Amino acid sequence: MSVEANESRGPVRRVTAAEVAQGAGVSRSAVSRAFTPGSYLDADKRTRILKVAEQLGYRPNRLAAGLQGRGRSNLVAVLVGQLANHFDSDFQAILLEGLAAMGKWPLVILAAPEMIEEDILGVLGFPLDALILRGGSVGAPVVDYCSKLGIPLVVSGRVMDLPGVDSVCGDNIGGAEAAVGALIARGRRQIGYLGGPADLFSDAERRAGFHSAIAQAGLLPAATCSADYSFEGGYAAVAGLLGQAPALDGLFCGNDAMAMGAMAALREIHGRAVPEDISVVGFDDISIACWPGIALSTVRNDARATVAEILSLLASRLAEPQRPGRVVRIPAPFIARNSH
Amino acid sequence: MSVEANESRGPVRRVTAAEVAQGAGVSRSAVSRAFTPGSYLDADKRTRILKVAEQLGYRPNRLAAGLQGRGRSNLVAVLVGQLANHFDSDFQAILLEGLAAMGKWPLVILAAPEMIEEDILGVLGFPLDALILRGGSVGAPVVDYCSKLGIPLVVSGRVMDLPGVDSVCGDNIGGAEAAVGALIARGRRQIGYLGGPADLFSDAERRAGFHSAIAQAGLLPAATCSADYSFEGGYAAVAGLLGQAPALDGLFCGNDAMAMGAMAALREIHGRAVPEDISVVGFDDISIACWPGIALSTVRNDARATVAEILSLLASRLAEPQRPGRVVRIPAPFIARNSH
DNA sequence: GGTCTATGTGAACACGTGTGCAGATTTTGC
DNA sequence: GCAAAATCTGCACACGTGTTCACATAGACC
Repeated sequence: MSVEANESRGPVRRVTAAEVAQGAGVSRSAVSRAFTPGSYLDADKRTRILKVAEQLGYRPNRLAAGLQGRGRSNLVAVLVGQLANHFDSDFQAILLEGLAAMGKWPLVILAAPEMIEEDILGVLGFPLDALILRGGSVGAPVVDYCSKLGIPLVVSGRVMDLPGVDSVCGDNIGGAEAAVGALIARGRRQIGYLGGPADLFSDAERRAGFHSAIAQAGLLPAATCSADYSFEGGYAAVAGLLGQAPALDGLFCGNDAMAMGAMAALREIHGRAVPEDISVVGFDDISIACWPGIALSTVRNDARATVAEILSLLASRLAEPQRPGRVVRIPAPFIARNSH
Repeated sequence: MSVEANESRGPVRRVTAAEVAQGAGVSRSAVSRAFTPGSYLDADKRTRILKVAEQLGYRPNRLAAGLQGRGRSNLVAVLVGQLANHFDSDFQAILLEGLAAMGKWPLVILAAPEMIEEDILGVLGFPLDALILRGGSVGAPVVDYCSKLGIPLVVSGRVMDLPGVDSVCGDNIGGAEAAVGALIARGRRQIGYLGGPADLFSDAERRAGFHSAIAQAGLLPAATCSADYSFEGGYAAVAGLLGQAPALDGLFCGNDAMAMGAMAALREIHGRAVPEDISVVGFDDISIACWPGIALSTVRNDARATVAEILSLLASRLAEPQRPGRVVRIPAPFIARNSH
């Protein structure tokens, strides 16, 4: 039987509960009960069943079990952006850990730029416990289908103010204001903003926070530009910023990688000492930021707190599907190190 | 009906094919056919069905479909290590992309240190197309169950020479030899090795390559020690290495993060100029290695080539389940930058 | 016009599970 | 010892799909 199955084409057929039942001389129900905590089953019979199951290599088929009654699949789709973004890879690890602790299985979908909507909709064929949106961008059809399919949608890193959609987002504005405040407290007056891609939610809020803090202090922005949130983007952008404001003495960057690139360019190409001649501040507090030699002053985008909120919102949504959507903001404190 | 379902407790019930059939005035078979490419179905009827399906928010349930006949779930479990390891997060992105291109859905399991075997076995309840082992460690029960369940097992980053198991691994020995060769070609004669955790496969092979190249050149190892493959570990290990060999002039590190930590410590604490006083070489060629200001000489652990082999082996295994296990080695060339 | 091929159709089946239910047995409490 | 409660058991059902099969219809060819 087993030998025969292994020689066939297509998926190898798994051992079924019926085969275990035959081997142990019990009913198939008894096999099911042996794998269902809290079921009534004679202890000796249970031992016999588990032994045969292990010999035959039987495990209940989660697909079949998930189909039945009011069970949950426990599958959670997570749409992530480019993991080359260091904040996102740190974030994902914490999220995966949290989901595992909840007994959820994460289906991770990488939102590549060329990915079309139909590819994303494809995952909705699984009866997901939730869709967590961390990266990429989704349009109305995905939101609509989630609603119709009863799949909870939790958004991270931006706010999607729609009925039944939950969002968790760092306080970008407050964090940016704190960062610029620290530059001003250092006596910096020619302060620039090196931003991320202009179409991103995070950039819009961090840029707004920059402008608000500058205005609050009665200053004008010395220089602004956009790059792609990468080290290389930050490195290359410094020339343009210095062209706009040769006397630039403070730079707030929309994320840490760009801040590191900018620091490198300032030191290596433009002969500026950081922080003596010019202060540089980043955003996110990625794991590299605290490395000696980098010691970047930055704003903490608290991945742990964000994940905790996501999971809390998810649990709450599963318990109460009709609950109104919530928006949770995570404080984004300034972290002082040596770059400013 | 839909309103009623949305008010119930537990999972919200999805729209079924039967409901679409009723709404479109056709049989349930017709609905199934509308979603099965190549099936015979009248075009007008098909249009009507797809319209009703979209209105009701119907998508075929992948769990139910996967249960049926010889279909595949297309689920692939990927066991990953700590993503704080930058090579691993780069690698994962490439792997996810490749799996998506194959039409596979990745179930990503983070192999946390405290994870017990039963947690890993849990994922085998899904009728997986494959289990890809990238991180963590698994014992005999997982390998045994994969075999019995007919789940293909592909290992990456180490060699698991077992029947039916495929492995893809960089040429750690050859890469280490090339790195040490480059140090020797630079005239370095007091050469040390800063290794990773001693129980890891990668460390054992890189260490062996170090010793073999040193012996080949008629030298003795000047200093060796082990750290935890992190920047901080490398940073802290330098004192011990210099204690063993105060005249150390070349250092081969088991991975890039440790090499970066070592460089920082050499420059900041020990007053050594890199590469003028001492050459430092890493392993893996993570994305940060080429950043200006770091410019690390290293050995390329080719994630793209590795993923390509993994996917190729997987496709081959699915086509031919009884094929003998294969071991594929990926060349690991030396990448010369400015640290040596 | 008759035969063969292609297209179309719905009923019934199978996939592998957990559960409800009726009946049987054992245990507990008075 | 009796009644009630707890435990145990297998049968049959439902879950939501894709496929097979027998039958029906339309089109092409001689």
